[in-house]
Amino acid sequence: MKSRQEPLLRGKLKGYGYRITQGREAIMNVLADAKEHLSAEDIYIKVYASYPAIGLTSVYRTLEVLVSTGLVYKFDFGDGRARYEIAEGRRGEAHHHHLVCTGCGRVIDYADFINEELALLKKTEAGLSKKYNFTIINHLIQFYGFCSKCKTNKNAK
Amino acid sequence: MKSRQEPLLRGKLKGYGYRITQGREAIMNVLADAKEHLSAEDIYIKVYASYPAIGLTSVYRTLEVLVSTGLVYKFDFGDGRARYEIAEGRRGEAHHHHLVCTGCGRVIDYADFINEELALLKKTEAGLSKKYNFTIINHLIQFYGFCSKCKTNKNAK
DNA sequence: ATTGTTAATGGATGTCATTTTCATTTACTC
DNA sequence: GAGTAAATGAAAATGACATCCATTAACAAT
Ligand SMILES: [Mn+2]
Ligand SMILES: [Mn+2]
Ligand SMILES: [Zn+2]
Ligand SMILES: [Zn+2]
Repeated sequence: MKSRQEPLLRGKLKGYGYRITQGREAIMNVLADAKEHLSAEDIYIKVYASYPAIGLTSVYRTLEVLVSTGLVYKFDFGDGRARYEIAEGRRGEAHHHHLVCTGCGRVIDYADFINEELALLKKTEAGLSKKYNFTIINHLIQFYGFCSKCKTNKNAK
Repeated sequence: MKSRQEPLLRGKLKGYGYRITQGREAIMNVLADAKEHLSAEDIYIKVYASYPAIGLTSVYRTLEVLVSTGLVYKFDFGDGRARYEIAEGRRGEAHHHHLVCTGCGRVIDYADFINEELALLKKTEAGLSKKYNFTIINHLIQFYGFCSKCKTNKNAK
């Protein structure tokens, strides 16, 4: 299965002067199809299945390129390794933020209240840009706490 | 100079069943007086000056305790090491969020719009708690972009 | 299609923040 | 003051990620 936004990614990368390599295409496809928040090694393993010439080093380098061009987001959910997620979601999924369980590490995507959040962020960005002469490129919102499972285990203990 | 919130910290730690040790006190004092966002090694160096028996391992362990009890916040600003900040600010400083420059790594504290942000966060938290059965303990908001210096350098280039 | 240029690559190796291990010490209880 | 379990420091291990460098592949110009 070929992912639909591949041409978008290719076009954007070319626009930045980057070459389209087999490894980069494979990585982009894995990210486009991913349902979870993948680590560099996760991506390496998935790409390796269909393109065993891939090297972990190139995965890191490609991810850096994709993040720097804004095609991919990089997150720290506190488990000691970076996690990656395609920016323009598969099948036009909406922008979302995250709930992070500090008990088990589970990460929940949410898009509830996202419009209010984005409206406030926009307003805040405008104010902060002016006051601090700071150009805002993007934002990060995460909530930390305990998921249903960990909440229960806690009470049980 | 002894910091004012020291007794608060001591009381809270004891409440969690932790012992008050010389190292922990020294670390708490450094954090209480800090004006920047310190790394574990930064803290180690500062503590070492007045308490050379301290070990870096204990700094890490104490920070873990302080973070888990909510006395200290742990941040990832993207420079490859964790940064720490006392939760109840020196001299009752207000809760704040961060602007992170991806050019030079500078981190700016801001409290502008914080009330609107916190109001929305509270509302969002209520909705998310119910929908996902998730107990929210705290939140993270950061803006990424270019500070005034890096903006200029970029144009110059 | 062939060639030339240079970005991109993979594997080996290095780095460095953080964790683990373990014998010793210290904070707190009685 | 003695008992005990938590806390500690130093050394060693871990692991994510970066760097190095000789080789390869993408792409543009023939
Ligand atoms: Mn997500
Ligand atoms: Mn701060
Ligand atoms: Zn959980
Ligand atoms: Zn900057």
